[in-house]
Amino acid sequence: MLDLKIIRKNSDKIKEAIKNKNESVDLDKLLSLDIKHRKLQTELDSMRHKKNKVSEEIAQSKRDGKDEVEKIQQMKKVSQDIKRLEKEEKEINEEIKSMLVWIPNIPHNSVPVGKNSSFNKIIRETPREKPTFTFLPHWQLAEVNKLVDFRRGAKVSGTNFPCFTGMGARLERALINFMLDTHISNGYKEIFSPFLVNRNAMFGTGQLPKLEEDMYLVEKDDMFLNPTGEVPITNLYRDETIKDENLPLKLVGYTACFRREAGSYGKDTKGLQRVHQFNKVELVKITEPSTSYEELETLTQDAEKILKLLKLPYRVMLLSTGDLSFASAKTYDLEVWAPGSEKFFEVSSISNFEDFQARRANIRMKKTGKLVYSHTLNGSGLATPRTFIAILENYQQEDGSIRIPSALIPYMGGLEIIEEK
RNA sequence: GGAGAGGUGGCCGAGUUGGCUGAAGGCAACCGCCUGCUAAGCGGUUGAACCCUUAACCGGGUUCCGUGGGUUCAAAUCCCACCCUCUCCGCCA
Repeated sequence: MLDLKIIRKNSDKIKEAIKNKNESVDLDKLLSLDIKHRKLQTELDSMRHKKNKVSEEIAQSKRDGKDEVEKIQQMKKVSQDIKRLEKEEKEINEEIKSMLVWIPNIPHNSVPVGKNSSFNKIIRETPREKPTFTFLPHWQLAEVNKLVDFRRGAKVSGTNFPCFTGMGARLERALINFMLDTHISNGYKEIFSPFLVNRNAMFGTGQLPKLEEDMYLVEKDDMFLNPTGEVPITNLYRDETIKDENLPLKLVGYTACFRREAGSYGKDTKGLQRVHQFNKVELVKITEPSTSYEELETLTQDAEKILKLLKLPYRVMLLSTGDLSFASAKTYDLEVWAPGSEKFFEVSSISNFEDFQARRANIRMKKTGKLVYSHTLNGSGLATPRTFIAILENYQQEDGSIRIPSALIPYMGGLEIIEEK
Protein backbone atom coordinates (compact mmCIF):
# COMPACT_ATOMS: atom_id res chain seq x y z
CA MET A 1 0.00 0.00 0.00
CA LEU A 2 1.19 3.46 -0.79
CA ASP A 3 0.86 6.53 1.37
CA LEU A 4 -2.12 8.60 0.28
CA LYS A 5 -0.12 11.78 0.90
CA ILE A 6 2.51 10.59 -1.54
CA ILE A 7 -0.14 9.66 -4.09
CA ARG A 8 -1.58 13.17 -3.87
CA LYS A 9 1.78 14.77 -4.54
CA ASN A 10 3.02 12.37 -7.21
CA SER A 11 -0.11 11.42 -9.09
CA ASP A 12 1.61 11.47 -12.50
CA LYS A 13 4.33 9.15 -11.32
CA ILE A 14 1.78 6.77 -9.83
CA LYS A 15 -0.29 6.76 -13.00
CA GLU A 16 2.79 5.83 -14.96
CA ALA A 17 3.62 3.07 -12.51
CA ILE A 18 0.12 1.64 -12.78
CA LYS A 19 0.41 1.62 -16.55
CA ASN A 20 3.89 0.12 -16.59
CA LYS A 21 2.80 -2.64 -14.27
CA ASN A 22 -0.19 -3.47 -16.47
CA GLU A 23 -2.59 -2.63 -13.67
CA SER A 24 -5.71 -0.53 -13.96
CA VAL A 25 -6.90 1.81 -11.25
CA ASP A 26 -8.92 4.99 -11.73
CA LEU A 27 -6.55 7.29 -9.92
CA ASP A 28 -8.47 10.46 -10.78
CA LYS A 29 -11.51 9.04 -9.09
CA LEU A 30 -9.43 8.26 -6.04
CA LEU A 31 -8.01 11.78 -5.98
CA SER A 32 -11.40 13.42 -6.19
CA LEU A 33 -12.74 11.16 -3.46
CA ASP A 34 -9.77 12.16 -1.36
CA ILE A 35 -10.55 15.86 -1.79
CA LYS A 36 -14.16 15.25 -0.90
CA HIS A 37 -13.18 13.20 2.08
CA ARG A 38 -10.80 15.81 3.47
CA LYS A 39 -13.37 18.53 3.12
CA LEU A 40 -15.89 16.43 4.97
CA GLN A 41 -13.38 15.57 7.64
CA THR A 42 -12.54 19.22 8.27
CA GLU A 43 -16.22 20.00 8.58
CA LEU A 44 -16.78 17.09 10.93
CA ASP A 45 -13.82 18.02 13.05
CA SER A 46 -15.13 21.51 13.67
CA MET A 47 -18.57 20.18 14.58
CA ARG A 48 -17.05 17.73 17.00
CA HIS A 49 -14.95 20.53 18.40
CA LYS A 50 -18.10 22.47 19.15
CA LYS A 51 -19.73 19.42 20.69
CA ASN A 52 -16.75 18.81 22.93
CA LYS A 53 -16.66 22.43 24.04
CA VAL A 54 -20.34 22.64 24.90
CA SER A 55 -20.35 19.25 26.61
CA GLU A 56 -17.56 20.58 28.74
CA GLU A 57 -19.67 23.59 29.66
CA ILE A 58 -22.63 21.36 30.50
CA ALA A 59 -20.43 19.24 32.73
CA GLN A 60 -19.18 22.35 34.51
CA SER A 61 -22.71 23.60 35.07
CA LYS A 62 -23.78 20.23 36.45
CA ARG A 63 -20.95 20.39 38.91
CA ASP A 64 -22.14 23.84 39.93
CA GLY A 65 -25.60 22.42 40.33
CA LYS A 66 -27.14 24.27 37.37
CA ASP A 67 -29.23 22.82 34.58
CA GLU A 68 -28.46 23.56 30.95
CA VAL A 69 -31.69 22.59 29.26
CA GLU A 70 -31.22 24.71 26.13
CA LYS A 71 -27.65 23.64 25.61
CA ILE A 72 -28.62 20.01 25.91
CA GLN A 73 -31.38 20.48 23.38
CA GLN A 74 -29.03 22.29 21.07
CA MET A 75 -26.43 19.55 21.36
CA LYS A 76 -28.99 16.93 20.63
CA LYS A 77 -29.30 18.39 17.17
CA VAL A 78 -25.56 18.80 16.70
CA SER A 79 -25.02 15.18 17.68
CA GLN A 80 -27.53 14.04 15.11
CA ASP A 81 -25.83 16.07 12.41
CA ILE A 82 -22.50 14.66 13.39
CA LYS A 83 -23.83 11.14 13.18
CA ARG A 84 -25.17 11.76 9.73
CA LEU A 85 -21.89 13.22 8.49
CA GLU A 86 -19.91 10.45 10.16
CA LYS A 87 -21.82 7.90 8.19
CA GLU A 88 -21.08 9.70 4.96
CA GLU A 89 -17.44 10.16 5.91
CA LYS A 90 -17.12 6.49 6.68
CA GLU A 91 -18.56 5.45 3.35
CA ILE A 92 -16.18 7.63 1.40
CA ASN A 93 -13.29 6.51 3.52
CA GLU A 94 -14.11 2.87 2.88
CA GLU A 95 -14.25 3.54 -0.81
CA ILE A 96 -10.87 5.24 -0.69
CA LYS A 97 -9.34 2.40 1.26
CA SER A 98 -10.73 -0.22 -1.06
CA MET A 99 -9.21 1.61 -4.02
CA LEU A 100 -5.93 2.17 -2.26
CA VAL A 101 -5.25 -1.53 -1.80
CA TRP A 102 -5.42 -2.01 -5.57
CA ILE A 103 -2.64 0.44 -6.31
CA PRO A 104 0.59 -1.41 -6.99
CA ASN A 105 3.98 -0.45 -5.67
CA ILE A 106 6.05 1.97 -7.76
CA PRO A 107 8.97 0.38 -9.63
CA HIS A 108 12.42 1.61 -8.68
CA ASN A 109 14.27 3.88 -11.14
CA SER A 110 16.68 1.11 -12.08
CA VAL A 111 13.89 -1.18 -13.26
CA PRO A 112 13.61 -1.45 -17.05
CA VAL A 113 10.26 -0.31 -18.41
CA GLY A 114 8.51 -2.94 -20.48
CA LYS A 115 5.25 -4.76 -20.97
CA ASN A 116 6.38 -8.29 -20.21
CA SER A 117 9.20 -10.68 -19.49
CA SER A 118 10.84 -10.07 -22.87
CA PHE A 119 12.00 -6.74 -21.47
CA ASN A 120 13.79 -8.37 -18.55
CA LYS A 121 17.49 -7.77 -18.46
CA ILE A 122 20.19 -10.39 -17.97
CA ILE A 123 22.43 -9.15 -15.17
CA ARG A 124 24.90 -12.01 -15.07
CA GLU A 125 25.13 -15.51 -16.36
CA THR A 126 27.32 -18.51 -15.67
CA PRO A 127 28.81 -20.53 -18.53
CA ARG A 128 27.18 -23.83 -19.41
CA GLU A 129 28.54 -26.88 -21.13
CA LYS A 130 27.14 -28.51 -24.22
CA PRO A 131 25.77 -32.00 -23.55
CA THR A 132 27.96 -34.79 -24.92
CA PHE A 133 25.06 -37.23 -25.21
CA THR A 134 21.30 -36.94 -25.52
CA PHE A 135 20.06 -35.38 -22.30
CA LEU A 136 16.77 -36.57 -20.91
CA PRO A 137 14.21 -34.32 -19.29
CA HIS A 138 13.77 -34.67 -15.55
CA TRP A 139 10.43 -36.45 -15.65
CA GLN A 140 12.04 -39.31 -17.50
CA LEU A 141 15.01 -39.38 -15.19
CA ALA A 142 12.70 -39.27 -12.19
CA GLU A 143 10.77 -42.20 -13.55
CA VAL A 144 13.80 -44.30 -14.50
CA ASN A 145 15.30 -43.79 -11.05
CA LYS A 146 11.96 -44.00 -9.22
CA LEU A 147 12.39 -40.64 -7.54
CA VAL A 148 8.93 -39.19 -7.96
CA ASP A 149 5.63 -41.03 -8.10
CA PHE A 150 3.33 -38.72 -10.00
CA ARG A 151 0.60 -41.30 -10.43
CA ARG A 152 0.25 -42.16 -6.76
CA GLY A 153 0.60 -38.53 -5.75
CA ALA A 154 -2.36 -37.80 -7.98
CA LYS A 155 -4.22 -40.71 -6.41
CA VAL A 156 -4.01 -39.36 -2.87
CA SER A 157 -4.40 -35.69 -3.79
CA GLY A 158 -4.72 -34.77 -7.44
CA THR A 159 -2.74 -33.82 -10.51
CA ASN A 160 0.41 -31.90 -9.84
CA PHE A 161 0.73 -33.07 -6.29
CA PRO A 162 3.97 -34.98 -6.74
CA CYS A 163 5.01 -37.64 -4.28
CA PHE A 164 8.73 -38.08 -3.78
CA THR A 165 9.86 -41.62 -3.12
CA GLY A 166 13.04 -43.38 -2.05
CA MET A 167 16.15 -41.47 -3.04
CA GLY A 168 13.95 -38.77 -4.51
CA ALA A 169 12.44 -38.11 -1.10
CA ARG A 170 15.90 -38.18 0.38
CA LEU A 171 17.18 -35.71 -2.20
CA GLU A 172 14.26 -33.37 -1.53
CA ARG A 173 14.98 -33.47 2.19
CA ALA A 174 18.70 -33.08 1.58
CA LEU A 175 18.07 -29.96 -0.46
CA ILE A 176 15.97 -28.38 2.25
CA ASN A 177 18.50 -29.12 4.97
CA PHE A 178 21.45 -28.07 2.87
CA MET A 179 19.81 -24.75 2.04
CA LEU A 180 18.77 -24.07 5.62
CA ASP A 181 22.22 -24.87 6.98
CA THR A 182 23.92 -22.73 4.37
CA HIS A 183 21.78 -19.69 5.14
CA ILE A 184 21.96 -20.17 8.89
CA SER A 185 25.74 -20.20 8.76
CA ASN A 186 25.42 -17.02 6.71
CA GLY A 187 23.74 -15.19 9.58
CA TYR A 188 20.06 -15.88 9.05
CA LYS A 189 17.88 -16.86 11.97
CA GLU A 190 15.86 -20.00 11.42
CA ILE A 191 12.08 -19.85 11.59
CA PHE A 192 9.69 -22.78 11.37
CA SER A 193 6.37 -21.06 10.90
CA PRO A 194 2.75 -22.19 10.69
CA PHE A 195 1.52 -23.27 7.26
CA LEU A 196 -2.01 -21.95 7.64
CA VAL A 197 -2.27 -18.19 7.61
CA ASN A 198 -5.13 -15.80 8.21
CA ARG A 199 -6.52 -13.04 6.05
CA ASN A 200 -4.60 -10.29 7.81
CA ALA A 201 -1.33 -11.98 7.06
CA MET A 202 -2.27 -12.46 3.41
CA PHE A 203 -3.21 -8.82 3.21
CA GLY A 204 -0.05 -7.69 4.99
CA THR A 205 2.32 -9.02 2.36
CA GLY A 206 0.04 -8.03 -0.52
CA GLN A 207 -1.28 -11.40 -1.76
CA LEU A 208 -4.76 -10.17 -0.94
CA PRO A 209 -6.90 -8.88 -2.42
CA LYS A 210 -5.34 -9.41 -5.84
CA LEU A 211 -4.38 -13.07 -5.72
CA GLU A 212 -7.19 -14.63 -3.69
CA GLU A 213 -8.12 -16.92 -6.58
CA ASP A 214 -4.69 -18.47 -6.62
CA MET A 215 -4.78 -19.52 -2.97
CA TYR A 216 -6.20 -22.53 -1.22
CA LEU A 217 -8.80 -21.37 1.25
CA VAL A 218 -9.93 -23.39 4.24
CA GLU A 219 -13.40 -21.93 4.29
CA LYS A 220 -14.53 -23.20 7.62
CA ASP A 221 -11.82 -21.28 9.42
CA ASP A 222 -11.25 -18.58 6.81
CA MET A 223 -7.58 -19.53 6.68
CA PHE A 224 -5.33 -19.89 3.68
CA LEU A 225 -2.75 -22.56 2.99
CA ASN A 226 0.57 -20.81 2.91
CA PRO A 227 1.38 -19.82 -0.69
CA THR A 228 4.96 -18.74 0.05
CA GLY A 229 7.15 -18.42 3.10
CA GLU A 230 7.19 -14.66 2.86
CA VAL A 231 3.64 -14.55 4.20
CA PRO A 232 4.08 -16.25 7.59
CA ILE A 233 7.64 -15.05 8.10
CA THR A 234 7.22 -11.37 7.24
CA ASN A 235 3.94 -11.20 9.12
CA LEU A 236 5.64 -12.44 12.26
CA TYR A 237 6.43 -8.79 12.84
CA ARG A 238 3.07 -7.35 11.88
CA ASP A 239 1.95 -4.48 14.13
CA GLU A 240 5.34 -4.27 15.74
CA THR A 241 7.93 -1.57 16.14
CA ILE A 242 11.35 -3.12 15.78
CA LYS A 243 14.27 -1.60 17.66
CA ASP A 244 16.65 -0.13 15.09
CA GLU A 245 19.66 -1.80 16.70
CA ASN A 246 18.06 -5.14 15.80
CA LEU A 247 17.91 -4.28 12.11
CA PRO A 248 18.40 -5.70 9.64
CA LEU A 249 16.43 -8.77 10.61
CA LYS A 250 17.61 -11.76 8.56
CA LEU A 251 15.28 -14.72 8.69
CA VAL A 252 15.21 -18.05 6.93
CA GLY A 253 12.50 -20.64 7.06
CA TYR A 254 11.37 -23.80 5.43
CA THR A 255 7.72 -23.85 4.37
CA ALA A 256 5.53 -26.09 2.32
CA CYS A 257 3.82 -23.90 -0.27
CA PHE A 258 0.42 -24.38 -1.85
CA ARG A 259 -0.91 -22.76 -5.00
CA ARG A 260 -3.92 -23.43 -7.11
CA GLU A 261 -2.13 -22.33 -10.25
CA ALA A 262 -5.58 -21.63 -11.59
CA GLY A 263 -5.72 -21.17 -15.31
CA SER A 264 -2.29 -22.60 -15.92
CA TYR A 265 -3.29 -26.15 -16.79
CA GLY A 266 -1.43 -27.56 -19.73
CA LYS A 267 1.19 -24.85 -19.47
CA ASP A 268 4.60 -25.99 -18.28
CA THR A 269 2.96 -28.63 -16.19
CA LYS A 270 5.06 -31.60 -17.22
CA GLY A 271 6.85 -33.16 -14.29
CA LEU A 272 7.84 -30.84 -11.47
CA GLN A 273 7.72 -27.57 -13.36
CA ARG A 274 4.49 -26.24 -11.93
CA VAL A 275 2.93 -28.03 -9.00
CA HIS A 276 0.26 -27.31 -6.40
CA GLN A 277 2.39 -28.21 -3.42
CA PHE A 278 6.09 -27.67 -3.14
CA ASN A 279 8.83 -26.98 -0.65
CA LYS A 280 10.76 -23.83 -0.30
CA VAL A 281 13.38 -22.26 1.85
CA GLU A 282 12.58 -18.59 2.12
CA LEU A 283 14.80 -15.68 3.02
CA VAL A 284 13.26 -12.57 4.55
CA LYS A 285 14.92 -9.33 5.51
CA ILE A 286 13.47 -6.43 7.41
CA THR A 287 15.71 -3.41 7.08
CA GLU A 288 15.84 0.30 7.61
CA PRO A 289 14.85 2.27 4.51
CA SER A 290 18.28 3.66 3.69
CA THR A 291 19.94 0.27 3.28
CA SER A 292 17.28 -1.82 1.58
CA TYR A 293 18.79 -1.69 -1.90
CA GLU A 294 22.18 -2.84 -0.64
CA GLU A 295 20.36 -5.56 1.23
CA LEU A 296 18.60 -6.56 -1.99
CA GLU A 297 21.97 -7.15 -3.64
CA THR A 298 23.32 -9.25 -0.76
CA LEU A 299 20.06 -11.13 -0.50
CA THR A 300 20.38 -12.00 -4.18
CA GLN A 301 23.93 -13.18 -3.62
CA ASP A 302 22.85 -15.25 -0.63
CA ALA A 303 20.26 -17.04 -2.74
CA GLU A 304 22.72 -17.40 -5.61
CA LYS A 305 25.16 -19.06 -3.28
CA ILE A 306 22.98 -22.18 -3.24
CA LEU A 307 23.21 -22.49 -7.02
CA LYS A 308 26.95 -21.89 -6.91
CA LEU A 309 27.50 -24.54 -4.24
CA LEU A 310 25.38 -26.97 -6.21
CA LYS A 311 27.41 -26.04 -9.30
CA LEU A 312 24.32 -25.43 -11.39
CA PRO A 313 24.36 -23.09 -14.39
CA TYR A 314 22.09 -20.09 -13.94
CA ARG A 315 21.46 -16.50 -14.77
CA VAL A 316 20.27 -13.48 -12.84
CA MET A 317 17.48 -11.48 -14.43
CA LEU A 318 16.33 -8.00 -13.56
CA LEU A 319 12.57 -7.97 -14.06
CA SER A 320 10.99 -5.25 -16.16
CA THR A 321 8.02 -3.27 -14.90
CA GLY A 322 5.49 -5.47 -16.64
CA ASP A 323 6.85 -8.63 -15.06
CA LEU A 324 7.19 -7.15 -11.59
CA SER A 325 4.78 -8.37 -8.95
CA PHE A 326 2.10 -6.12 -7.51
CA ALA A 327 3.93 -5.33 -4.26
CA SER A 328 7.50 -5.24 -5.52
CA ALA A 329 9.62 -2.19 -6.36
CA LYS A 330 12.50 -4.18 -7.77
CA THR A 331 12.99 -7.88 -8.35
CA TYR A 332 15.77 -10.17 -9.48
CA ASP A 333 14.89 -13.62 -10.66
CA LEU A 334 17.32 -16.48 -10.46
CA GLU A 335 16.86 -18.86 -13.34
CA VAL A 336 18.55 -22.21 -13.39
CA TRP A 337 19.44 -23.94 -16.64
CA ALA A 338 17.93 -27.36 -17.22
CA PRO A 339 19.66 -28.96 -20.24
CA GLY A 340 17.22 -31.88 -20.56
CA SER A 341 14.24 -29.56 -20.84
CA GLU A 342 16.41 -27.00 -22.63
CA LYS A 343 14.90 -24.25 -20.55
CA PHE A 344 15.65 -21.82 -17.80
CA PHE A 345 13.50 -22.27 -14.72
CA GLU A 346 12.82 -19.60 -12.15
CA VAL A 347 13.99 -20.86 -8.79
CA SER A 348 13.91 -17.62 -6.87
CA SER A 349 12.41 -14.18 -7.03
CA ILE A 350 14.24 -11.70 -4.85
CA SER A 351 12.32 -8.52 -4.20
CA ASN A 352 12.54 -5.25 -2.39
CA PHE A 353 9.06 -4.09 -1.40
CA GLU A 354 10.36 -0.92 0.22
CA ASP A 355 7.66 0.12 2.69
CA PHE A 356 4.75 -1.25 0.64
CA GLN A 357 4.28 -4.37 2.74
CA ALA A 358 5.37 -2.65 5.93
CA ARG A 359 2.64 -0.05 5.57
CA ARG A 360 0.03 -2.74 5.04
CA ALA A 361 1.36 -4.91 7.82
CA ASN A 362 2.28 -1.97 10.06
CA ILE A 363 5.89 -2.95 10.62
CA ARG A 364 7.81 0.02 11.89
CA MET A 365 11.09 1.13 13.38
CA LYS A 366 12.38 4.17 15.21
CA LYS A 367 14.83 6.25 13.27
CA THR A 368 16.37 9.17 15.14
CA GLY A 369 13.36 9.27 17.42
CA LYS A 370 10.78 9.17 14.64
CA LEU A 371 8.62 6.21 13.75
CA VAL A 372 9.01 5.11 10.16
CA TYR A 373 7.94 2.08 8.21
CA SER A 374 10.76 -0.36 7.74
CA HIS A 375 11.53 -1.93 4.40
CA THR A 376 10.84 -5.60 3.74
CA LEU A 377 12.57 -7.91 1.28
CA ASN A 378 12.38 -11.54 0.51
CA GLY A 379 13.53 -14.17 -1.89
CA SER A 380 13.55 -17.90 -2.17
CA GLY A 381 16.73 -19.58 -1.28
CA LEU A 382 15.49 -21.67 -3.13
CA ALA A 383 12.29 -23.35 -4.22
CA THR A 384 13.05 -27.07 -4.35
CA PRO A 385 11.11 -28.53 -7.30
CA ARG A 386 12.98 -26.70 -9.99
CA THR A 387 16.27 -27.07 -8.17
CA PHE A 388 15.49 -30.77 -8.12
CA ILE A 389 14.83 -30.61 -11.87
CA ALA A 390 18.13 -28.85 -12.46
CA ILE A 391 20.08 -31.39 -10.44
CA LEU A 392 18.59 -34.34 -12.31
CA GLU A 393 19.10 -32.79 -15.69
CA ASN A 394 22.56 -31.30 -15.14
CA TYR A 395 24.00 -34.25 -13.24
CA GLN A 396 22.64 -37.03 -15.41
CA GLN A 397 25.01 -39.52 -16.97
CA GLU A 398 24.74 -41.40 -20.18
CA ASP A 399 23.35 -44.53 -18.49
CA GLY A 400 20.53 -42.53 -16.86
CA SER A 401 22.09 -42.45 -13.40
CA ILE A 402 22.50 -39.19 -11.55
CA ARG A 403 25.54 -37.94 -9.70
CA ILE A 404 24.95 -36.12 -6.43
CA PRO A 405 26.43 -32.62 -6.26
CA SER A 406 29.35 -32.75 -3.85
CA ALA A 407 27.72 -30.23 -1.50
CA LEU A 408 24.78 -32.57 -1.05
CA ILE A 409 26.66 -35.82 -0.52
CA PRO A 410 26.84 -35.39 3.28
CA TYR A 411 23.08 -34.82 3.28
CA MET A 412 22.55 -38.00 1.26
CA GLY A 413 24.28 -40.19 3.82
CA GLY A 414 27.41 -40.29 1.69
CA LEU A 415 25.63 -41.42 -1.45
CA GLU A 416 27.40 -40.23 -4.61
CA ILE A 417 25.27 -41.62 -7.40
CA ILE A 418 21.58 -42.32 -7.73
CA GLU A 419 21.07 -45.41 -9.86
CA GLU A 420 17.94 -47.29 -10.66
CA LYS A 421 17.49 -50.12 -8.19
C1' G B 1 -16.65 -28.33 22.48
C1' G B 2 -17.88 -26.74 28.03
C1' A B 3 -16.67 -23.40 32.37
C1' G B 4 -14.12 -19.23 34.17
C1' A B 5 -10.68 -14.86 33.94
C1' G B 6 -9.01 -11.00 31.11
C1' G B 7 -7.90 -7.48 26.87
C1' U B 8 -6.10 0.33 29.02
C1' G B 9 0.09 4.30 26.77
C1' G B 10 7.14 1.35 25.33
C1' C B 11 6.17 -2.06 29.72
C1' C B 12 3.61 -2.87 34.58
C1' G B 13 -0.82 -1.12 36.40
C1' A B 14 -5.15 2.33 38.51
C1' G B 15 -9.67 3.75 36.76
C1' U B 16 -17.19 0.38 36.02
C1' U B 17 -22.46 5.42 41.28
C1' G B 18 -21.12 7.99 32.83
C1' G B 19 -18.78 14.48 32.64
C1' C B 20 -12.80 17.97 35.42
C1' U B 21 -8.95 10.96 32.57
C1' G B 22 -5.30 10.65 26.44
C1' A B 23 -5.92 8.62 30.80
C1' A B 24 -3.34 8.32 38.24
C1' G B 25 0.94 5.69 40.10
C1' G B 26 5.33 2.93 39.01
C1' C B 27 9.13 1.33 35.57
C1' A B 28 11.93 2.38 31.29
C1' A B 29 13.96 6.19 28.03
C1' C B 30 15.69 11.22 27.11
C1' C B 31 17.37 16.32 28.80
C1' G B 32 19.26 19.26 32.81
C1' C B 33 21.13 19.78 38.01
C1' C B 34 23.98 17.52 41.78
C1' U B 35 28.26 14.09 42.86
C1' G B 36 35.89 13.03 42.42
C1' C B 37 33.87 8.10 39.36
C1' U B 38 29.65 4.64 39.81
C1' A B 39 25.13 4.21 42.31
C1' A B 40 21.56 7.10 44.61
C1' G B 41 19.03 11.94 44.63
C1' C B 42 16.42 16.49 42.51
C1' G B 43 13.72 19.05 38.35
C1' G B 44 11.72 18.51 33.53
C1' U B 45 10.35 15.84 28.97
C1' U B 46 8.40 11.38 26.51
C1' G B 47 1.84 7.78 22.69
C1' A B 48 -0.21 7.09 17.71
C1' A B 49 -3.12 8.21 13.31
C1' C B 50 -5.49 11.90 10.56
C1' C B 51 -7.17 17.06 9.08
C1' C B 52 -6.17 22.47 8.74
C1' U B 53 -2.00 25.80 8.52
C1' U B 54 3.45 26.06 7.06
C1' A B 55 8.77 25.69 2.43
C1' A B 56 9.58 23.20 7.00
C1' C B 57 9.50 23.73 12.30
C1' C B 58 5.79 25.71 15.35
C1' G B 59 0.64 26.08 16.07
C1' G B 60 -4.76 24.72 16.00
C1' G B 61 -8.28 20.64 15.74
C1' U B 62 -10.33 15.60 15.55
C1' U B 63 -10.01 10.48 16.61
C1' C B 64 -8.00 6.32 19.36
C1' C B 65 -8.64 2.50 26.43
C1' G B 66 -9.41 -5.53 21.74
C1' U B 67 -13.05 -4.79 17.12
C1' G B 68 -17.84 -3.25 15.41
C1' G B 69 -22.62 -1.39 16.64
C1' G B 70 -26.14 0.94 20.32
C1' U B 71 -27.96 4.20 24.53
C1' U B 72 -26.84 9.46 26.07
C1' C B 73 -26.17 16.45 25.48
C1' A B 74 -21.78 13.46 27.19
C1' A B 75 -18.92 6.46 27.48
C1' A B 76 -12.44 3.44 28.99
C1' U B 77 -16.80 3.47 32.16
C1' C B 78 -23.82 1.30 30.57
C1' C B 79 -26.13 -2.35 26.62
C1' C B 80 -25.48 -5.90 22.30
C1' A B 81 -22.48 -8.77 18.86
C1' C B 82 -17.84 -10.47 17.51
C1' C B 83 -12.39 -11.36 17.88
C1' C B 84 -8.11 -12.58 20.70
C1' U B 85 -5.22 -14.30 25.08
C1' C B 86 -4.84 -17.14 29.63
C1' U B 87 -6.57 -21.12 33.22
C1' C B 88 -9.41 -25.58 34.13
C1' C B 89 -12.40 -29.73 32.08
C1' G B 90 -13.64 -32.74 27.86
C1' C B 91 -12.16 -34.59 22.98
C1' C B 92 -8.29 -35.84 19.45
C1' A B 93 -3.15 -36.82 18.71
